[in-house]
Amino acid sequence: MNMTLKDIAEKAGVSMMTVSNVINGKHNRVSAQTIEKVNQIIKECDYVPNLSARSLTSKTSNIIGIIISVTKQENEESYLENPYVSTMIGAIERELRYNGYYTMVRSVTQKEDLNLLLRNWNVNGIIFLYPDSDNLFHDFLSAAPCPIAIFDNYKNYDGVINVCSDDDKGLYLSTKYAINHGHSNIAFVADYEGNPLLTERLNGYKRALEENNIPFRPEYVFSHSPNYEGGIAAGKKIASFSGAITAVVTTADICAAGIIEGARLSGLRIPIDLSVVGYDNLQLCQFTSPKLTSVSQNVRQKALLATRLLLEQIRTGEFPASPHVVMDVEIVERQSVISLF
Amino acid sequence: MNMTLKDIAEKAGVSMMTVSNVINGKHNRVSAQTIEKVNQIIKECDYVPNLSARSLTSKTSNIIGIIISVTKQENEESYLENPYVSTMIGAIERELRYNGYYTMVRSVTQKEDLNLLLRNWNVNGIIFLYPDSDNLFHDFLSAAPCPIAIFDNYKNYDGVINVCSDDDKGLYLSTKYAINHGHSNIAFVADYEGNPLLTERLNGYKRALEENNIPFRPEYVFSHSPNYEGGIAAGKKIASFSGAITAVVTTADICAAGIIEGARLSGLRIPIDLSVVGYDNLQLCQFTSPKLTSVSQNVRQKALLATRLLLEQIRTGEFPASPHVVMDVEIVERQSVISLF
DNA sequence: CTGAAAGCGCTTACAG
DNA sequence: CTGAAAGCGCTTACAG
Repeated sequence: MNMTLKDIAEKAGVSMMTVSNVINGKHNRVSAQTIEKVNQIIKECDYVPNLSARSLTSKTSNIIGIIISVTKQENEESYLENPYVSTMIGAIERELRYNGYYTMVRSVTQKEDLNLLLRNWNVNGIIFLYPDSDNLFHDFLSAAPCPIAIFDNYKNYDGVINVCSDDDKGLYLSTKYAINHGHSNIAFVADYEGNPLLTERLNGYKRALEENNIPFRPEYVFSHSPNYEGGIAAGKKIASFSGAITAVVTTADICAAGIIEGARLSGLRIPIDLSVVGYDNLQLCQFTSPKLTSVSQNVRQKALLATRLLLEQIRTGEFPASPHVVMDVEIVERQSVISLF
Repeated sequence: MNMTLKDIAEKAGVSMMTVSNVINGKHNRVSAQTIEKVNQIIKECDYVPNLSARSLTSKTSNIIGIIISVTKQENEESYLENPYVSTMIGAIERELRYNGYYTMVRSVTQKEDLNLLLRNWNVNGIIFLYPDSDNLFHDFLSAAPCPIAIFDNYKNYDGVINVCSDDDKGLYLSTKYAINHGHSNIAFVADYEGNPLLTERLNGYKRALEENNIPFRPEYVFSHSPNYEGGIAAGKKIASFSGAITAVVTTADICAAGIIEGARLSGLRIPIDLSVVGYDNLQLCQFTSPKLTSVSQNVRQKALLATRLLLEQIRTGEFPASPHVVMDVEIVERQSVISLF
């Protein structure tokens, strides 16, 4: 059977209090000699504290919840077969573990579930994996019943840590990259309406055009979902412009892969007839042919930063001074853009 | 402040015991009338049980640990940027949640960590995400201190649930597929030595050859790691056989993608000069050109089955009658194999 | 069907 | 620097 504090205290000939103080590093309350003795017995007995008991009495659990919000309409499956998710979870778990926290992962379909989890386990903080969560969890985020971190949110709720990417710059960079390679008839693909993040990216696209005195043409904006199917549809439409469009910028690598496919099905050669730029710099950029030039938003760094801000808030009890961070992005050059010069 | 059992009991004018029985569904011990009254008060007060307290007294937590073993030599990062991981975690978490369990994710580098987690939280069961874990956790698995599920393990530890794929059949299918398209000079790529899983796949390859009276040639086995870099190296070597080899079967899609790259760099046209078959049927199969024909092992189904067996063991307290399951595999046809007829 | 008592393994708050 | 007491919010085991 597992040993308890009491057992250790008896073996060491001290009170439970003293053992507790040793374990919790309150070394100013215990003599060096006692510390050593107690620690030795702990090691000998392979004592492990019962965290449920600790949690019960201290009203804190050192558990952080990673919340994956799943609206029921969505295809839960494709939602998760996603390197973004595992990279995020991996980076967050690692940082939490280094800091003595535990990671509870939970998908949530209703806001009630969230409160329940929170109070069930005295969860110390919550990290939302998907920006979409804010529609479902608007109330929750507005109230912020515990430290919360979220990504890519454009509402900047008070009291909620928010780590974003510079989405405007992302599309600015990819559009500029195409322009610098001699393109001026550049399409943009994404159903940005009602989506602040995609709208921000559209703005970056427009900004790059404007800066280079290229008129913005609404007919070059293709409002398809930034996924594979949307990309295929967009690729076909772009091909139907019979050469007028020479480059296309996107908001997702998978969408870019779809565009390549759709354009090819319509007889275009990539990149000779059409240059394509992705977004996210996923591993798949290496597997397409031509290899996909893409915008990289350092996912691991985003996860790390959000986690650190959250832990800081938990430790200090104070909301971070800079809770809204915008991470830089960069373009990763491969072979999907051809120079027209 | 959160309500407690005691508060609810007072409001309802009953004892804590009765409230507890209502909550835990021991309805044979409470009158229907009392149940209704108590349930209503619980709802009114938005009462949520404190699971730390429950865990402390019942010596069980309803927490299941998903263990991602990370040996220090490995590149922890690439290890996780993997759709396999997120698909597994997603499927497992969902099933656990449906059954009232909580999912704790933890990466582990030393076996001590495991025991600690187990005892710290009274974890009910453990699911190992990676088969590699068995080297690191041999002792742990041999002793099985709690219900454990693992994947693709060839040792079949007593008392450990083990869900595998039919690896022999996987390579048998892909090799046969190539044979049926007129190929007889077929290479196999994987550093199978010392790896039971890959050896099993090699056996499937041999079996298909034998069955079709094609001699097995050791020089057609290329012992490279089944990753992108290994694939590139193998692709180059295969190309150096100047046309003698017309097809290659692999044990990973990423490796197949590398082979395509390496062979192309050496001047081969895919699939005209070299047909390629992948393994895992990842999403990337759609993104390569030609699209990759691959062997599919239903990952989600594997995760689900393992989880269900584990929960069964936890509930009944008895080790499942069929703890070692071998899942079927199938070939998914795309465009990376050309017919020689 | 209902409940009073004891206890799970810790920490908090206090006294010395 | 050390410890005795009380209590966290539940469930177990028992009595009625």
